[in-house]
Amino acid sequence: MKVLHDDCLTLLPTLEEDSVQLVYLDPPFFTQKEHFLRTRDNSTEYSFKDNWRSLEEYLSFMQNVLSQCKRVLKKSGSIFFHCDKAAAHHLRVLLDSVFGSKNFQSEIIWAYKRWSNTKKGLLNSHQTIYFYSKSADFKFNTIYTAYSPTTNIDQILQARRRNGFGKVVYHRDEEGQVILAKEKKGVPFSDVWSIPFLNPKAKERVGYPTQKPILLLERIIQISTDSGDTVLDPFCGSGTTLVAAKLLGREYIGIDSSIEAIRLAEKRLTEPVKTDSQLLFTGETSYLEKTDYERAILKSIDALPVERNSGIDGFLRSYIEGSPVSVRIQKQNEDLETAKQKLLRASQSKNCAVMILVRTHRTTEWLNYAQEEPKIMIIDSYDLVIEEWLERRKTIEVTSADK
Amino acid sequence: MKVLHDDCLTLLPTLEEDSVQLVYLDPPFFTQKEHFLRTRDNSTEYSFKDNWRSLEEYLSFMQNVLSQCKRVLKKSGSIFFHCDKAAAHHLRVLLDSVFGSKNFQSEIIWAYKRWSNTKKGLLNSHQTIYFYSKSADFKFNTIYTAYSPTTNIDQILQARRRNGFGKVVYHRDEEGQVILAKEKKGVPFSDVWSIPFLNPKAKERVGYPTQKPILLLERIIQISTDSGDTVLDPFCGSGTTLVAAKLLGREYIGIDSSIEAIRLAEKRLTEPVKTDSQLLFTGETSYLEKTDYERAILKSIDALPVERNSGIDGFLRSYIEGSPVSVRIQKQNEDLETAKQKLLRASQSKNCAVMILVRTHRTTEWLNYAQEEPKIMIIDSYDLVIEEWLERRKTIEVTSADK
DNA sequence: AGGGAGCCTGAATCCTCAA
DNA sequence: GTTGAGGATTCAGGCTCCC
Repeated sequence: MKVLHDDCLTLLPTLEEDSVQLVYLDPPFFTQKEHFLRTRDNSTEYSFKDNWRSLEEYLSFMQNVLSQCKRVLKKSGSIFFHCDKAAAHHLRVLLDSVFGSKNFQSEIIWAYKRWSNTKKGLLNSHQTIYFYSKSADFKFNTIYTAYSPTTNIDQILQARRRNGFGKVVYHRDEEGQVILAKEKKGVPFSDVWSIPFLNPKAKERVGYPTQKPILLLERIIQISTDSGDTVLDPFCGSGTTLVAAKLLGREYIGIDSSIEAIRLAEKRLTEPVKTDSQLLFTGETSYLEKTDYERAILKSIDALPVERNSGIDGFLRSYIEGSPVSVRIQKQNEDLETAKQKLLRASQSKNCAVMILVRTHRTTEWLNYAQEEPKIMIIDSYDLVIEEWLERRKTIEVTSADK
Repeated sequence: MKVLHDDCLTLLPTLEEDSVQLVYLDPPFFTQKEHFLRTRDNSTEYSFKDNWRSLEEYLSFMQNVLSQCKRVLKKSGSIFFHCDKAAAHHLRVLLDSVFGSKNFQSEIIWAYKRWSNTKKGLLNSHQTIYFYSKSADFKFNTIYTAYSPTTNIDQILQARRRNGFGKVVYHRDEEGQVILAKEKKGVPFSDVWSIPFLNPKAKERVGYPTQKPILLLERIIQISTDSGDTVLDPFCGSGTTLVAAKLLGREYIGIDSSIEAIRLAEKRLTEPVKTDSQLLFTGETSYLEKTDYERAILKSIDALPVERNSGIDGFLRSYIEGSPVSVRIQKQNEDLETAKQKLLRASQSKNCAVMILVRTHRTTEWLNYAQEEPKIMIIDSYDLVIEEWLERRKTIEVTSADK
């Protein structure tokens, strides 16, 4: 339970051999720049340098760190090495050479959505964590997750076997009764982790650059240690790893070369703050407010769906007359006038020159809104057109039959 | 447009320099087997040196391949290298040395869900594709996706600027009116792609275990080439890349050292109709058959897409008057009469009481087919309705301005 | 030409105001 | 007071532009 201030190459050799269950490393990524960030109240600026004379210098430094990490690790211990695209491949070559390629366990992909930028090409939205063990006999706690909603309950509960043709079928006894499968715990964790990026507005943020979400560290600690085990973070920064370790009842050792970081980590440890991600808590689907039907209509007019707005369902991708075009789909149990008013009100502040209202059923057939309100275009949904055509056809048939 | 049979190191030098826009590499399995055998028996019997030597051989072979790929690539061209995770880091080091690390564009993560196994540790559920360009001036078509559901529309639509204190605020004019941002088309694609593995049924039909999902290749081809460009796959296997290229209107060159693979690829290419409908007629994987636009229209009228029928694009899920309803969407460069004839002919044997023809552009406005042919319902596409509404609006404005 | 300052972007939060 | 809809804010990365 200590937070130590010095270069980790100085301090690591002072730690006892075979004493640590988990090493988590979040070193500089070889971005070749200095990272700054201010606290929300603007009082303090934290920074760290990630400038190196060459890749060789960087790798040689990391090699020394890794050798020390291996020394202090218990035989059943593991190392999780956090890196990004800048040097991930070189670092994995290094890890292979220090820990042995046979001790490679996983390439964990931390995938997240984040605000975009103007990069040509694909938006970067993942970082890599290499998971190596010290030996084949490493500690690992399998965590099970819920089955995906598309898995049906029979698949989970019923035993299966191959029938005469080699096809897998549900197992039943002679009387046709279902045979239950062995107890199942869920789906084991995969190596692709979708964890929200620590949002700029999150209270969990302490103003230290490159801060990682506590949730990410909790997961690493849970799969590789038991309570009472020791966790080491040689580049602890603001101390996220230590906070996670403390919350989970693990011992911890943190090292950082910046005294500001150490002070911040110590402060966080006395009063740890973990905010629950609203998104993670409620799930992304809770933000989705449209039916499949509405989405299909939006897609077929190449409109972008928009959530969190009760008046507007989407926007056309292209502007008309220099301004955006809002789209609303008439809801069930909503008459056209109401739909129109909602669309108008919501679009008011958006400077729309034209609005599109998709009529899905006919409640006020006699009105001709297109004339009345020249900014609103009313389109009949395909369904409505088909329905009315069929009705008209029936009438015609009846009429001709009458003759 | 050729499929060549020989070792790619023999054939690549015969290809013209600066002639190819995209190289997709999915290297052969035999080297992987070697690698897997070593990791599977998990013994330390194999000395590091032995393994290193075979790895070196492999890398030296790949280095030659990559040099040739670079030679045949146009200056604006790109290479997508699909890696086996066991050697991904070594291959990226190689790619760095051949193409230059400054031409590294993305590490694409292909993430998928998979049935769990009993492996200790995390479930592998991703593969890596490295994306390098030949120069800084590479071709790239950005694909835009929907905004996150947590995003509110103000930040998309409103322009922002810095106020006196350097803080970013929404831009407003003197009267406090919102100032619009430039037109936005959505969020650019990220480097983490969730694409399901091939549907097991489809897999069964082709019998090619290493086959990649067609959607994956389609996406790669779309972001890095335009129609008419040439795609090269030096390890083409069953030819999925070539089929995708052909159906997207790209030229293609495929190479494989296995004569069985070449024969299969050639067969798929000469009769893509049959083979691919077999491959793809298993529900959601029908990505190549229809344009997104057509699929969206079919979905919004709740119609099931039909693959590879030159007259019919889909059927309504529900029958009308006891018989199926065929749907056709008027193609670009096709006049309504032609569309109608094709639909009629294709529907003849299907006993349709009603047919739906979606008009997407107006070539023969004066005709009223609904009267003439009571079995065919003609629906104007949303796009067409919008377009004509805007034109009418313009006319009205001009007229009122005249007054 | 090269380096640094500043701009643009949107995810997910916080905050405000109205009902 | 309570709720919640929707407006406002922050951050980092890659770009462009300017000196």
